[in-house]
Amino acid sequence: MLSFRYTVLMNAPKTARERARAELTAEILAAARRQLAESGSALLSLRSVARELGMASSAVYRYFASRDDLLTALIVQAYTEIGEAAENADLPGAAPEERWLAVWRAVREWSLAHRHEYALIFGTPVPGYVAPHITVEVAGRMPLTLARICADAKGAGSLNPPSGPVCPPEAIEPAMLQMLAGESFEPDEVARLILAWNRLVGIIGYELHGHLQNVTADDALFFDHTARSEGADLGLPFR
Amino acid sequence: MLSFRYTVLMNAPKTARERARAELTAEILAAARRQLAESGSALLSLRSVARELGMASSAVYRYFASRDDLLTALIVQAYTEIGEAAENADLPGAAPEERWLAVWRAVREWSLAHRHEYALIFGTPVPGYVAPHITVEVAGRMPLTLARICADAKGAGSLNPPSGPVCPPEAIEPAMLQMLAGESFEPDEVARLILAWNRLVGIIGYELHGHLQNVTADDALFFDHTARSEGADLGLPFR
DNA sequence: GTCTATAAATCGATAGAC
DNA sequence: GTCTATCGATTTATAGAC
Repeated sequence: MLSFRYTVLMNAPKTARERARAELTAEILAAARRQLAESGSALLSLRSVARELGMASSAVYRYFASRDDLLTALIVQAYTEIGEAAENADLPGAAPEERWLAVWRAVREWSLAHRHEYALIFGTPVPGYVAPHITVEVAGRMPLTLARICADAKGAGSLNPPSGPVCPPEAIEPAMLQMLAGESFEPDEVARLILAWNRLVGIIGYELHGHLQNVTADDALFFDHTARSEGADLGLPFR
Repeated sequence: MLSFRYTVLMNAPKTARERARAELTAEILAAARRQLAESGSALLSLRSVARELGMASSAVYRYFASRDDLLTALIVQAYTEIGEAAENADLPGAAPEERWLAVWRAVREWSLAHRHEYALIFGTPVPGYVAPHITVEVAGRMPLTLARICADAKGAGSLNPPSGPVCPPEAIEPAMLQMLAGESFEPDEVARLILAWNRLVGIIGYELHGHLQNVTADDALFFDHTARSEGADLGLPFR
């Protein structure tokens, strides 16, 4: 399913030719990434990337067959980075509330430092671009990090969702329940997880897009409160 | 602060000349709106609007000084429509839970039917475009509709937020507290309101952007649950 | 595999005739 | 107030020499 471009980034190239190709591919991707970070996906073009690297625009087509392919690589990279940011911030062994807050903060900080990358994966879809299926696996790393924290808390008996409306089980995709089956979550707990993911992404989007201006006075403080509040809704022992 | 274009849409034109101008302005705006609804803001251009109307591109500049001005008019229109959708769906006199759910559903339905308009006001900002201050007033209509429901519930003594982390008052902008001062909300209640607005926008964004695919099985059902759950978090008597 | 050159479009904005 | 014409720039993508 993965095309050659991606395998070239993941497996060690053998011949000198392959090594050179891998290096240039990485260089193109890095330049594209710089331009994305600076101006956003709408202003990203193969030509401007070629210009920055001092090569002819046509040469880039040997490495990325189209602008969409370049975008896909950037999307995979963004998902990977936010997933790694979440995983690296986690503190296995610490109290679930600490882990929860640490991961939320890490995701926010990555997003604030990479607003265009955030927009690429969570914002309005790039017009004309359709995401290939490659992205689904890597897109799950960040959410799964949060799910793991809840699973650990549940295993320790410290996950106690507050009372409130219970999500009807038919609303959740069976495949989703299956994916989290190892943690033996109830459907309602999965629904709360989904809402927590959505909250994390959504509150950051609000902040990035200026919808909190003249609304909140201290964005970081409000974010921390949001994280705690959402954690409490899931049943984590925030007080 | 309002420029001529907007006043021309709001006040009744007097001379025949003014009437003709108002009609053509409305026609241009309608064509722009059609193109926005079809292809999104990224592919919206003054030239294509002019093409659709069969006029020279330069003629359009007599009505909208720049592409940004046209975008601003569309943004004001979108905020107005979603605000009206919310207000019209409200059922003053009915139980707060019914009103709450009705308004949430109306906002979702408007958004699903107008995804590019939703993206224009809640999605990734259009690159290079900076929103003028005209938009703040009209942007408040939808949120205020929800606030009003809570205020009425509070007045009737049926607003009882569940226990959980309390938002530190310093996190909220004083101007925001001031704006809702008439309802005598506590800072923590204002924080819950902000999160409810964010949830409504965010869960719709998730649905629109495909982040619920393979996650939820029945989007409408999950949305209703979300509305109830968020209403309960605010203290509305959802069971 | 990189280059030049080019095709075939798009766009915002302006000048100036009428 | 609408038109033609134009400036000056952008883009994706391809053809073909080397």
